[in-house]
Amino acid sequence: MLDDRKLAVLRAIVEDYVSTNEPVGSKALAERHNLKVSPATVRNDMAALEEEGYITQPHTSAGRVPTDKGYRLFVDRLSQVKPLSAAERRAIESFLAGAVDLDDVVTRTVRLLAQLTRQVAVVQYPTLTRSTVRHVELVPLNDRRIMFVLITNTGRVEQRVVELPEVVDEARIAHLRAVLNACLDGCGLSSVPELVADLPERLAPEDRPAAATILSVLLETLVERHDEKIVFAGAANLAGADFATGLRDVLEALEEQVVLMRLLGETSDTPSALTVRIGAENPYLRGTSVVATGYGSGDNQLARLGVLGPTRMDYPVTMGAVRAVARYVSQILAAS
Amino acid sequence: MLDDRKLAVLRAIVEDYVSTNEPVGSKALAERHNLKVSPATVRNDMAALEEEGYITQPHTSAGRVPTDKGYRLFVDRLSQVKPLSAAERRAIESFLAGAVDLDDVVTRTVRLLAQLTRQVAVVQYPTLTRSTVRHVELVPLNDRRIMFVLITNTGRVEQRVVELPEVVDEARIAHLRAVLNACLDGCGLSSVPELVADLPERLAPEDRPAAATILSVLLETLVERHDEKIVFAGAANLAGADFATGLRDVLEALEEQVVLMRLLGETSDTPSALTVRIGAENPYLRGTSVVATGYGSGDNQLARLGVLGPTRMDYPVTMGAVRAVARYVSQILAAS
DNA sequence: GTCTAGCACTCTGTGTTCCCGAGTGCCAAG
DNA sequence: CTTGGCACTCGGGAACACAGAGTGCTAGAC
Repeated sequence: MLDDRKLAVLRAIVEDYVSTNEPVGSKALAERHNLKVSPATVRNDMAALEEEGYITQPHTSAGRVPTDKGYRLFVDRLSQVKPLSAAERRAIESFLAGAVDLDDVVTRTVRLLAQLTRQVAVVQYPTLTRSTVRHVELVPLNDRRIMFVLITNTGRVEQRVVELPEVVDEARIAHLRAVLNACLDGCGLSSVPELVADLPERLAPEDRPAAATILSVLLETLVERHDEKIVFAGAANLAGADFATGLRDVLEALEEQVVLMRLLGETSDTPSALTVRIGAENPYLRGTSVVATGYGSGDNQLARLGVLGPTRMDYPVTMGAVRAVARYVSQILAAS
Repeated sequence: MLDDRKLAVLRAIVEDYVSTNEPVGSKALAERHNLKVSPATVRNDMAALEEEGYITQPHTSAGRVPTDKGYRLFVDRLSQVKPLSAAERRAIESFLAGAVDLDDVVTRTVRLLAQLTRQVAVVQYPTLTRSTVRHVELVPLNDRRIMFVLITNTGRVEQRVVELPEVVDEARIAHLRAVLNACLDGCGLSSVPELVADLPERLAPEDRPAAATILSVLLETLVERHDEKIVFAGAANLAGADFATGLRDVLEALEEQVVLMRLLGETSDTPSALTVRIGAENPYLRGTSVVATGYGSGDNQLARLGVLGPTRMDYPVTMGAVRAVARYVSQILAAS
């Protein structure tokens, strides 16, 4: 049905349309890419491609434009991920290496990705549940309140102010801290609920009310903060592009954590793979494309990052940038 | 020069233009606001106002539009800050009261403000230097690295991974922690540099290299993080409005901490006052207006917050919302 | 059978013209 | 000082024509 030349024509159409943002006609196509055939032949192929739904024309007697289905075929079979230049790789490396803490890593990553791709970059904070407890700290604020701080091996710090049910002196807090750390140090966060289940029984009865409150806050922290935090950068890159769904919707989606989460969300069962969702394949924002991947070292996938842009984007370049940034940030996080 | 009726005309022009977004003509003006004079009279007044530079016409034979100078006069002399409704106040209160930590307070505040004003809201994190040290924590990661955590009375937590110049055992770290806390607990951050200046001398010689490294990181944290962190929300509200300077520039400014800082920056010497900067009065973004104020309890101003929008905004309502939110967030922070 | 050249056809986008109406400035009278 | 009257000015929309790009189709060439 689709011979090699027709595929070449589709590839050429996608490439031209992405770079010019104008419907591409048979004549220009036959000239610019040396297809060795005449415009008339190209027209026949185009008619076939349109028949199959890979391209469409905005109106009669205009050039052709790829459909979502056309981009899909292009991404799956007609393009190769384009690696970054050596200079770009060096720039990424040195920029990320300068980060001082987890917040900084994430901020730098998202900005870097936005700049490299000239799209909107989105980065999810490393997931709590897959990391392990490094330390639990209880800091007395006054005699009824303490600050509860949880530090994970990924460098993430979670904090909560806890209102205690009764006055608790410093010694008891120190004791609680010691017990908690002894119990939790090095444990995976996902196993925390089981570990703390029988903890109260191992404490003196007078410690139990306070311990119960603290533990409930701890569990709450794990559940609520699960993987909610997502940041984006590069919104200015939206200004030029025109979206099927309207700029406003895109900006709104970017500020809705839940929507962003779903957009980044993994599809395949191999989280480290590069996923590309094109147009209507996305939930919510049907007029945009999302290129995303998991990051984190090997077996231990921490979270996801990617970029969001118009369906008319340079997929090979974007995919290369996303993949490269994910690798580097994984390295950085593994090292710290 | 400008009698009462001319001022009333200016006020009416601003109000009409803000609500309709169309140049306002003499006839409509005379009708809608009961000025008790004829359109011809209004025209004379308008000519005078234009002469003085308070209004202008986009082209001959169109209605009038306020200039920056006109908005300025309106804000200074012709309008009153519009208080929020009781329902709105209750909503603010309950929404902010649900916050669990400082991050959450800031996030909720900025979203709330964006929603209330239907503009872009900007909130600066509470300044470190004006708060006091609540606790310093050193968490061993391995024998050459520790995580340094600084907790302030405003609930802010700063963290850094510190690479030590030599292997340091837990006991020594515990000792350092105790000394640091004894020295710093309750001190204002601005006085920290002096306080730690002679600290090394009070330590055993073998502790000094590690202590020096940690202290340098502490000082660095104070300096670098000074008041850099700023967040915004409500970018979607930009989609409708049209900016003199172009949407792209505004979005770019929002992602530049430095620019944002300058835009929020205080002008008067009373930081708690509501400041309004209109159009060209702003640095960088000459086509926008910024309504901002400091927040924090009374004498202890922590940082600034505000909104950014087109010069054509409803100043009385916006100012009311900014002021109210600043008050409530100050309360919340003072209580915690 | 596949490719090519030629040709008639169909659109969009652009430029032109025209006209209506909102709004103005000015002037003379109340 | 205010008001009604009046001529004037432009912007913006409607109607129209037109050039140009691109297409589909058909008949002939390889």
